[in-house]
Amino acid sequence: MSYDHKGIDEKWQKRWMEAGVFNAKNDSLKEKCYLLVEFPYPSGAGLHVGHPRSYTAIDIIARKRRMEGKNVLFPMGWDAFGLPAENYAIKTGNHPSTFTQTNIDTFRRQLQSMGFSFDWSREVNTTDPAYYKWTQWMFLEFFKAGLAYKAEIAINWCPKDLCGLANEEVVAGKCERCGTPVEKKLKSQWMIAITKYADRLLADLDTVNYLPKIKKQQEEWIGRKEGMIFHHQVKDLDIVLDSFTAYPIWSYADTFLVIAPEHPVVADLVAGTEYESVTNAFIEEAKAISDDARTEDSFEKNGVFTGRVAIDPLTGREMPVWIANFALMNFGTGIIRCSAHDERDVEFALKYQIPIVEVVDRTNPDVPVSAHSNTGVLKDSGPFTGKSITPERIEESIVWFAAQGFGEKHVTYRLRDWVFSRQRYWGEPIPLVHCEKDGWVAVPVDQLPVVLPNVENYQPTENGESPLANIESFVNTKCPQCGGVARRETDTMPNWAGSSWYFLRYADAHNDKEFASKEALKQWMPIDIYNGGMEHTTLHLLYSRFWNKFLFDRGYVPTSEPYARRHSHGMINAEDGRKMSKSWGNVVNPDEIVGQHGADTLRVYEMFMGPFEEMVPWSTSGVIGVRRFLDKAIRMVEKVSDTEDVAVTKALHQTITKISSDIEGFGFNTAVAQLMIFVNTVQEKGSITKESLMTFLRVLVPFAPHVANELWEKLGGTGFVEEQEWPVADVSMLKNDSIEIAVQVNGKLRGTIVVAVDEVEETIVKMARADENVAKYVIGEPKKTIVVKGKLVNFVV
RNA sequence: GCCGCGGUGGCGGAAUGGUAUACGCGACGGACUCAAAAUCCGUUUCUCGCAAGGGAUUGAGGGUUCGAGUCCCUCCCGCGGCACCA
Repeated sequence: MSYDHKGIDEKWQKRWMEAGVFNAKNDSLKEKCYLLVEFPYPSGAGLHVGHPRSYTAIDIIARKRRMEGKNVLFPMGWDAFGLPAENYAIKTGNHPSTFTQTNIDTFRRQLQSMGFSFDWSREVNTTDPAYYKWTQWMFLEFFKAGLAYKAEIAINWCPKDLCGLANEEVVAGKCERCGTPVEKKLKSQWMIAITKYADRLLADLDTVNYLPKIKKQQEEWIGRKEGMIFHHQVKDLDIVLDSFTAYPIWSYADTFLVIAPEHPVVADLVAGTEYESVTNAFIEEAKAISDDARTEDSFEKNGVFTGRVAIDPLTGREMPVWIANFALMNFGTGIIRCSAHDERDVEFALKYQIPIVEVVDRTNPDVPVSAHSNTGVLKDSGPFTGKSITPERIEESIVWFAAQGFGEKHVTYRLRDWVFSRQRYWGEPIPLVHCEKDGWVAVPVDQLPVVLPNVENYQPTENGESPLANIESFVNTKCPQCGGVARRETDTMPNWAGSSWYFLRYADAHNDKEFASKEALKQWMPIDIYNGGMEHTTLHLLYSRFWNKFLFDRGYVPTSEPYARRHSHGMINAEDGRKMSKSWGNVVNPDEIVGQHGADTLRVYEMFMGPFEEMVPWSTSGVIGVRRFLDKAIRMVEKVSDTEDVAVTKALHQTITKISSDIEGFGFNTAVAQLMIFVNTVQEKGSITKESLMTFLRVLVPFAPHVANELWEKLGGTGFVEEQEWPVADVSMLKNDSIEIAVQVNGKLRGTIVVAVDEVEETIVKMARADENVAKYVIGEPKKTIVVKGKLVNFVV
């Protein structure tokens, strides 16, 4: 017999909504708990089965917390700016906002059909002018603080479509639409100086509870590296070249300098010399190489001599200055001191017959010692000759070199400043105006939001400007400062803008005076648990931490870190093990599962399918198993009786214990297994008391809220199960009178005995030896007897 | 190349150094049924054995331990991150 999932789902969803049971209270005296899942991009394809995985998990925690007496904020919204809506607009001529609104309605309906306990009264939408007004306001804060600046940055450019491309539109170096190889085109863009926060973003990771792999990825992405800058006077020219090295103690081996082709100093080095034309040709060639090609194994290191030498401050050596394609402009200073102790440098030196010097003797006669090992004893190294390389000595060398005026300690980062301009329509307009007299001027706050105007044509313009550049009525404006002729910025913000602060808006979603009141923020921040995909670890997570830190510095938010704890879920793949994709035809639609089996089946199945953090394949037959479990659970109502087997009572308290701890440890799959064990026990024993069953419903409700409430009502419960207290296990019920003990001989299981729980060791050993099968193996006195209380006896013979 | 995580039945997966394979799927046998579905009961790591019981088994090989899926070493495979990064 199968329960009417459709009727039950709708009934309880309607009642929850009407009662507003999941709405957070800003004026509650209860302890707050702010739980957050990443808000989705409302794509045209509708919800993916991956979405409910993390939503269910955090929903389970939210429901448990409410039952534990917390004032829980668990909100939902839409990260709705983005390329697909714009492309749809280009294709159909419809406005992206109508498409987006349709998608949002679909997503909302889908999420509501799964019974998540979101507080829908705080729904946010990044494309709503009432929302992006504040995104623009925050950008102006960055601008006013001097953290937003203009820089010439290369964009992806399709020479056939005459259009700038987002990174995701570049597939294997080619334009996604027409297959033309993508070029780089320099464009003046707004940048935000996230690198100014690099050290704090790194250091403050120690103050938050993130999964270790998340912390590690952020650390690697920030890529802090300590080292030293050396100054090199170029011979015959009034130019000083600054090189960066992370291995300063090895510097006595350095014999030549290498400069990145894009480095502006190159032109000055070769100007008017016989090397100029060769150098320029080399630079042109190097620029044409895509980043993809650079990282291929077959990439050949080559370079040209500039005809210049620079003086090594350490040794006074004349170091030939080369330009080489392996030097990167955006790491360190763009200039490298090269030596025999770097595999890549040696390869280059041998190719161009540049002399090399070693300062640490080889252990392998064929290969110089690598500087990366940072071990060995130095020779020919000035004051460090004869000394071994240790972390202390490295530090000492930096101090000494600096004291001599050779250079200074320097820290470099992998992290780059944030390119904040997009030449796109469907994003927040950057609220700046360019005045011929005053330069870039902020749009006054009382004129925000700068609303996206309606356009006819969503294509980027032929010179790579945003579609907004074609709208004269938008572009032409007056300078807010001098009233003179001015033009609006036509670039829009990246997707990451609106999502960098949405969690703050939830605290006070309808405020039209501020992005959120200080009191509301103080009440809710920081977020207790934030769950999201690993793919957002380096961009969204880092951007939003930075954004929050900036607002914190400006006094607008109460905590330096927005997320006290960050957790992550694994992806759901298709049954065939591949990624779900339209082109593979292996996509599972969550609506179908809800339609066929009900919301609770989808929820419980997604929790049961495997460890929450790991990638798992979808299994249609696994779904059926969960549905069978829920049918069995509902049928327990027929087994209600005045008495129950003690095994049922015990199982109940074990279940309470296990579910409570599993939810806290994100062990949702084993929690579901325990729910199943309980239901199986009741089935086996044939009866359960009403009281026990109603207690069980309180631990079932986070997982299967519709089924739990339906049963609750059938048993005469009032209100919602969610309004009950979270049960506490009776520890005395967890104890058994007797226990089974394993008996091993030489570590091999030979039998089991059942003994009283408080039986003395001597008797247990005696009983173990008396076991018929054990006796066969234990002849005479055992050499040693190991007794593990309550577990086993092991005889060593 | 460096770093991190993982490899357990036919499948998804459980196991604070202490009875490996919980829970689910699938499969097989049975009950109910005119029949099927649903449901219920039973079996199900492999292997030898009528049975009692034995042997093997957590990617491969070593080690520590009374005892290792779990700890250590070497290697193989998969996933993820970083990477001509000075």
